Amino acid sequence: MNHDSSLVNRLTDRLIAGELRPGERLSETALAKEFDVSRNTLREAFRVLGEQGLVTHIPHRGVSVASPSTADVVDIYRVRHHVECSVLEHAPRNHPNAVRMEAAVEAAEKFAAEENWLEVGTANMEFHNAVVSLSDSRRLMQSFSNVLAELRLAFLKVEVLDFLHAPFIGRNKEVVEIYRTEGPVAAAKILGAYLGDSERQVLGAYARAGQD
Amino acid sequence: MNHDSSLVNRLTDRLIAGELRPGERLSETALAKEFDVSRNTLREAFRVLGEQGLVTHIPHRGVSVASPSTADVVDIYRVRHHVECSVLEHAPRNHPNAVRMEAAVEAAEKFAAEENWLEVGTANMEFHNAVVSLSDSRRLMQSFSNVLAELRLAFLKVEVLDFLHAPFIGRNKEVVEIYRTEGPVAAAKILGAYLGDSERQVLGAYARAGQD
DNA sequence: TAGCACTCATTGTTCAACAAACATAGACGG
DNA sequence: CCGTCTATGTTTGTTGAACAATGAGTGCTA
Repeated sequence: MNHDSSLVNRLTDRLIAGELRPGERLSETALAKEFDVSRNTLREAFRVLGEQGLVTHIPHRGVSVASPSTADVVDIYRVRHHVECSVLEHAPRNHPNAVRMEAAVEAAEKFAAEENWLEVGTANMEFHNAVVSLSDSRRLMQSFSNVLAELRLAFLKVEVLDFLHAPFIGRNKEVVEIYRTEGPVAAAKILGAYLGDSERQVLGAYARAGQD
Repeated sequence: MNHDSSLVNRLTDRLIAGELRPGERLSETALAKEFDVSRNTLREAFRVLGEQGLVTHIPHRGVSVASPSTADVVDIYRVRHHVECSVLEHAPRNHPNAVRMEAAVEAAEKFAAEENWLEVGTANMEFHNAVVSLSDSRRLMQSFSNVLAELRLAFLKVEVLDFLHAPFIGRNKEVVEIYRTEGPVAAAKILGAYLGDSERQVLGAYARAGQD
């Protein structure tokens, strides 16, 4: 684990950075050599990533980068609705981590001005992780973070990083503002509608890309 | 993985059956010999179980059966509140899987009559998994199932299987009935109160057992 | 008794090997 | 021409042995 958790992190970074494309086959011997670890150590990391949903493992056929289908996208948005909305709705007013949401919005705006869409995507993920952090639940945050990472693979799959995220920066901002001014319940309502729109947009991109 | 997923299952079975006690150290060589697999294969299984929260891994100190602290119990109940209540509240009326809930209640009643408390616990887990299955979300069900398994370890830790589950069979039944008659929203409310009581009871058991 | 060095056991990791499953290409027959 | 079957090569699944690195326990010393 000394190296192992570091290996998992290195693999995760390359996955969500899009260097390993969704659906791409991950050869054990090739990757082991590339990361300068043994096959056995790499396989341990694969099990972790598989459990997190970032990687798909089929017995005797090896692992490949997860390539979410439309069904997966729908499933992921179901999780988002339940988790994000419930957490936000029941969050106390003035939760300390609200500043995390605001910081994420600012970061997204900054990167958007630079047209650095990959970092905009990262800031967007951070925003929604911040929302879930209002639950003060380590497990909820962990599971949710995995699901969001999987969703990023969905974005990478249909290659629409840029215009897909840009319109939603403002809506993130709106959610925080409503949370501040009108409270959690109103903010949760806004967020629910937001997620619905987001889901439609991703599914639209899938349809255009002709993906399943 | 051919053997591996089977190995994970075998380990999981023994964990939630209480044959491996919470906090118990799991020696690699000993367990490998016991399950007749190599150390490397066992370590792969350990990574999966670690990611599921059933096992705790500390670098250079090996893995041990998860031994949830009171903080963990609180965290787990936070997840339960958010997930179970949100799913039930937004479930459609007459969801097909409602029969799963009813079947779980019947099973629990049957085992309770036999005073088979371990199976009562299993039926109780099945009930709550059934609730979450109303979300039609594979990921939500999977994550939630892991959390419930971890909670079972908490029960095992303080050794109060019997009287802890018995009183709640009736409340499971009540939740289904309200769901049938008054609908999801009313049922979710009942369930929320139920979970609050359940949490208090578990934390009480922890306090009595003098556990952290 | 507190600190310290030493020893021993366990984990972390690698390597080489082999069986088993799979994928591919070419031969064969309809 | 097309589908099926077989042979071959590749990849994964799994093992056992080996060694380094870390941690835990022990007994010594002051």
